[in-house]
Parts: sequence; structure tokens; C-alpha cells
Amino acid sequence: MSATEDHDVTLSDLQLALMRVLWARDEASVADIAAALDERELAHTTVATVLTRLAKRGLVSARRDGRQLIYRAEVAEPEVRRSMVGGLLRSVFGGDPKALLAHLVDEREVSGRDLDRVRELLQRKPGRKP
Amino acid sequence: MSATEDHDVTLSDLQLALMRVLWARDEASVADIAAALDERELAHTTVATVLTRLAKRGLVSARRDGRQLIYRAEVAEPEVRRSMVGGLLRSVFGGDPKALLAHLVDEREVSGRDLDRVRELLQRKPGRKP
DNA sequence: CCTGTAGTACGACAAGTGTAGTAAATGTCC
DNA sequence: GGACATTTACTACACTTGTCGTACTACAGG
Repeated sequence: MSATEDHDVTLSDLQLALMRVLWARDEASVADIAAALDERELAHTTVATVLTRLAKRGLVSARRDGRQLIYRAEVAEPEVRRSMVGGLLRSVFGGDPKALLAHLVDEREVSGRDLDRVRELLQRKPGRKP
Repeated sequence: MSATEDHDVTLSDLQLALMRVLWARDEASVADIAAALDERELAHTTVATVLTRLAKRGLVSARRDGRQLIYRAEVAEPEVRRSMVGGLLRSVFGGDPKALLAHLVDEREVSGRDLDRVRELLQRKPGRKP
């Protein structure tokens, strides 16, 4: 299938930032990414280094275009989200998603209204694929 | 005024494991902790080292009892949870708790039934505490 | 008292990350 | 065609984390 034998896709903040650029535009050169991230004031070489490391992990791939390298994400955002939420779930909530949900409510991060809204969406859009 | 100037309490798996022991029993010696974690087969010195580093971060405190050091957690579990969920929220969901909730539902980590259950609890237990 | 032994304090080392400089290759512009 | 600019490759360095080994210290027994 699509799952290309993925491991533990956990990314740091910076790594995530780079990936987000790739997810948003499907392909990008180091310069593109550095530009998209210029609030961070990173040296181009920093971006290039991180990209190289991500490539070594198989999370992005590079294609050569003349002297430039054009990068592309090799893992999809939902997959990373799954992986990272899963990690937090395991490490902090003993693997119980309901505990996380409860936390969100206790912490007033989501309200009863939010719950209702989601509940309604669930109703509307019934079951997904088995 | 309980917030003792806390930073970014993000803990690794191992660190969390140690903290959990402390949270469970309020005080523990290195030996206690190593014992509680013996599925991990850690050398005592490893436990001691991690504890020392946690102490340096102010997350635990140590009291001397004879030759032993008795540790105690200086941050509460809910606080760490808050901090870590907050971090994930920021880095992966653009800081939007509802997006995380949606993820949980999409990923079928929580069901409509779970939502209802929590919803009901909310109804039952109305107010907050000032 | 002498000897284990239990405990801590330190120092170490391998990975992974953030961050960047330098070098080398390759175009571009007068 | 020479000076610049662009872009990658490599190397480096400081930090954190997981993991220990060693050394030193202070008790417990005989």
C-alpha cells in the first residue's frame, strides 16, 4: 500500500517548519524554503543541513535541477500528526485517547460547544471505510 | 501564585518514567526508582544521572538522608501534561485545540460515544474553580 | 580495625539537533 | 574572460539525552 515502512516520525519544531513548507507546495528549493521561513532568520546553510538530515531519514527526497536541489516531502502531514499524537498519547496519557480528550476539556481547551459541533459532524458524515 | 516560574517542561520518555514514579509516591530514593523501573534494566547510575539532570532543571529536588538522596517531584503531573500538550498543539496543530480534537475523531481515537460521555460530565460538573 | 558494600559524584561517549562557516563548483554580467 | 553570485558539500561546535564505568565515601559486620 502507501505505507512505505515508516518508523517513528517525530519531528522537532524546526524540522516541522521545513516540512510544512514542503507540504504546502509539494516541491521547493532550499532558497524557497529559506524564504518561506525568513521570520526565523536562518542561514541558508542551516536550512540545507536540516534538509539533508531529513533526506537521510527518508522523510524528504531531493531531485537535482541544474545546480539546485529540489526537495519534496516523502511523508504526508497526517501521518506525522498521527505519529506525534500517538507518541504523546503513549508517553503522557498511557495510550488512552480519552484521557487526552478529558485533558483538553479540563484545561478548557475545548468547550462543550466544540464537543457538540464535532459530534454533529460525526453524525452527518457516518462511517468511513472499514 | 503557585507557578514557580516554570519554563518549557517537556520531558523525554525516560524522564517521564522517572517522574511518574515520583508522582506516584511523593518521595523516592534512587534505588526505589530503579526498582520501580526494572523492566527497563537500567543501571543505577543511569537513574541517578537522569535524576541529577532533572534536579538541575528544577523539576525535582533532593533531600539527603544519610548517604542516600531522596527525591521529590517539583512539578506536578498536570502541569507537565499541560505543557506537553500545549507544545504539540503549537507545533503540529497551529495552536488550535479543536484541530487536535478533530484529529482524534478522524483517527477514530475517540468515538461519538466518548464525546457524549465527556459532554455529559461537562453538563454535570458545571463550574470551574476560581 | 579492616573489608565489603551501598551510594553518590564525575567523567565519558554516541546520537541527534540547532546553527553556521568554509570550500568548491558553476553560472551570470559587464 | 574575469569578478561575482549562487548553491551544495563538508566540517564544526555547543547542547541534550541515554547509558554507563570509575572513583571515592561512609556504614555494617566480623
